[in-house]
Parts: sequence; structure tokens; C-alpha cells
Amino acid sequence: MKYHHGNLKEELISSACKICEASGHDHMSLRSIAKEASVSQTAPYRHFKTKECLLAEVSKRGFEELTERLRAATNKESKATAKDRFLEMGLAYLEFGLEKRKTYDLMHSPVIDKIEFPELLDTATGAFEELVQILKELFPGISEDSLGKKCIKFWAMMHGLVGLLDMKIEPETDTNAGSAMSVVKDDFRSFLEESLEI
Amino acid sequence: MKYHHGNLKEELISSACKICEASGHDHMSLRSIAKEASVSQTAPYRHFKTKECLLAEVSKRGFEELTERLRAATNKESKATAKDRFLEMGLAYLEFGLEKRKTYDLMHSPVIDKIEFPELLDTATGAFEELVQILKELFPGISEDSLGKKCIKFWAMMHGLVGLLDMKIEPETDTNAGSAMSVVKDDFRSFLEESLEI
DNA sequence: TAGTAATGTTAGCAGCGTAAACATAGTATA
DNA sequence: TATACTATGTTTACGCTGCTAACATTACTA
Repeated sequence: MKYHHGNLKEELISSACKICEASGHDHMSLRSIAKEASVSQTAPYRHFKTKECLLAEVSKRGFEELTERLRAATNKESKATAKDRFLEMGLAYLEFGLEKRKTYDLMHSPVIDKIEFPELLDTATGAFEELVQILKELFPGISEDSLGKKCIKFWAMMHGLVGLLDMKIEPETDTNAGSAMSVVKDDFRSFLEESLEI
Repeated sequence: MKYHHGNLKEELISSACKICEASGHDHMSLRSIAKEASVSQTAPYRHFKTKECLLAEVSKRGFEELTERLRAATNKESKATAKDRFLEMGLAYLEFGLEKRKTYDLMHSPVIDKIEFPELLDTATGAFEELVQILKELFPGISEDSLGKKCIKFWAMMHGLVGLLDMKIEPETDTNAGSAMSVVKDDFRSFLEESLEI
């Protein structure tokens, strides 16, 4: 057992990622992360000024993975149409949100003030940029203003959907909105497609 | 100073609401709430089984206020058109989310598992029902299925917008998406209107 | 009026984030 | 190569947290 670990910072981050996705960010303690990495409770302080800094790193990894997934979905090499690739992107976003739900929560949690972590903000913006690009393709010649609005509209919708679909609110009304939710879940592609046109 | 308070439960909830909106739900301790109500640290346990139960109550109050605001905005007594009342509702939602931001966060935070608090889920669903009703008016004769999808779409968009507008992510891209965000903020009404048609 | 339930307080537990002091190992310089 | 310095680990300790148990006081009810 070496005194100096060698790559503790990275290991702490990946331990944190693991614990976050397993238990959620509010059940994750610095101590448990240190334990997971087989290191003393205060060792993380040699690499992260505060717990929030470590969480910010976990969040950043999340945005990086999200960006990658979105990029892969809209890959230009693919011979699919721009519209199809847009739909794939929506699907990829939704899948990420539902699959890595706890990490997704951390990424959007107010416990990490993005203003204090400009690098994190950049990474998050990078994911958004994927949407901008595909919509630009989808609506060639669109004005910057309209493009911006469209981007925000779809981003908001996808973000909102992740929250709703995971039953943070699962409305069951007399109008069957609840079961409509399942329809969306099962057939998100056609749902998104409609949104493009309606 | 009476030993028995008389209305401690209510006072604890309103103290909690106050502290929540002032500091955010992850900076709010049972002890500080008890102090605010001038009562011993463990007194809350006579009225709430756990801290989460108290937070659920705060969340519920939030959904009640939201529902009220939405109902007021879409008030049928008003002589405005259904479309105008729909737009007013969107505005009211956004205003609530930005005005009571910290409470809004609690309401959507995963720290409160809505499955464990069916009453809270009902209250949340009540707010959603306001949207269902106005969209029903706006699209008379619409199929239940389409109605459900429309509801989810707009609810998701509004929920997503609150998150985005409050700079949890404030994208600044080369396409001016960032400044488009301000446009939306300043002119949400026309933004929503466009969403109805496009 | 006596007994019991409801509602308050006090004391104390383990877990938390964090700071300070100390120990060890790797690195640069003489 | 010897010595200083820096980086990175550990130990200890502090105040705060949610929560439980034991006890005190008041209100209700038979």
C-alpha cells in the first residue's frame, strides 16, 4: 500500500460519479467517497477545495457524456436526414436523462452554482450547442433570433419532459393525461416530430 | 410563555416556507426552523415524523399557491379569449417559478419522493389540471390523446423554461442563443404565442 | 378528580463538512 | 549526494445536523 496514491483526484471523481448515480447527490458524503477510494476522510481536500468543487466535477462529467451522446446522435456522417438526426438527438437526450437520472438531477441542481464554475458552464453550453447546430441545418436561412427561440423551446421541452417522465410529477387526470404520458414515453419520436410541425 | 403553543404545526410550516424561500431547501435545518418558531430543537418531531415530511408540506403549499395563480390567470369570469387566458396562465407559471425560485426548486427536487406523499402528488396534479382545462377550451373537440400530448408539451416547456431562464444554464453561443434567452424573458407572451402556432 | 394522551424540553447519539497539525514521499537545488 | 521544499497523505477535533429516548407539563376524558 503506497502512501501516495498517484491518481487520487481522478479516482475520487469516478467514485463520486458512482455513488451519485447509485444514491443521488444528497445522499453522497465526502466521507463515503473517500472510503470508496480507500483513503482517509480528509484526503479529498488535497484535490478539492470544498465538496461543491467535487460535485461540480461530477456534474461536468455528466454534461460531457450528454454532449457526446447528442453529438453521436446527430452525426453528420450518418446518411439520415437532418430531421431524423434531430429526432435522434431528442431521443438521446431523453434517454440520458432517464438512464442517468440521479446524475441528471445533480447537473440541474441548484446546489452547484454554475456561475462559480465557469468551466462547468462551458461544458453545459457545449451540449446546448449540439441542438443549435442541428436546428440550423433543419431550418436553413432562419434568423438568429428565431433560431435562438427555437433552441430554447426545444431544450426547455426536452428538459421538462425528463422531469415529467420520471414521475416527479406523473399526472393522472380525468382526461387521461397520465396515460398520455406513457404514450409520450413509448413514442417520444412521433411526439417530438409533432412538436416540429404543430 | 405558554408551554403548549396551540398552533405549532402551522407555525412550523410557515417558518419553513420563509426559510426555504430565503435560503433554499438544502440550507434549511430542522433546528433553524424550530428556532424561527421559538421552540426547542426537537419540538417539530411531535408534528412531523421526519424532516422530509415537513419539506413535503412546504412543497404542497407551493403547489397550492401555483394552482391558485394559474386558476386566477385563466379565470372564466374574465372576458378575455381562451387564447389570452392561456397566455396569461403561461405567464403566471413563469412568474411563480422565477419569483419563488427556491420554493419552486424544492417542489421539483428529488429529495421529496412524491410517491411517499400522495396528498402532495394530488396537489401537484391539481396545478396540471388547470392547464388541461384551458387547453380543452382552446382546442374544442380535440381527442383525449392529442390533448394529453399538448398538455405535456406545454407543461414541459414551461417547466423547462423556468429552469433555463433562471440561469441554471444560460447559454451564450455564437448564435446569440444567450441573448435570445433575454428576449424570451422579456417577451414570454409572444414566445408562448408562437409556440401555439408553429 | 384521576388517568391518559398530547405536546413540549433536555440530553445525547452518530454522521456530516471542514480546518489544523502532523507524517510521508517525491522533486529541485547546493 | 545531502538538503530543502512541495505535494499529498493521516489524525484529531470542532460545530452543525437529523433523530431517539427519557422526562416535564398541559389538556382532555371517564
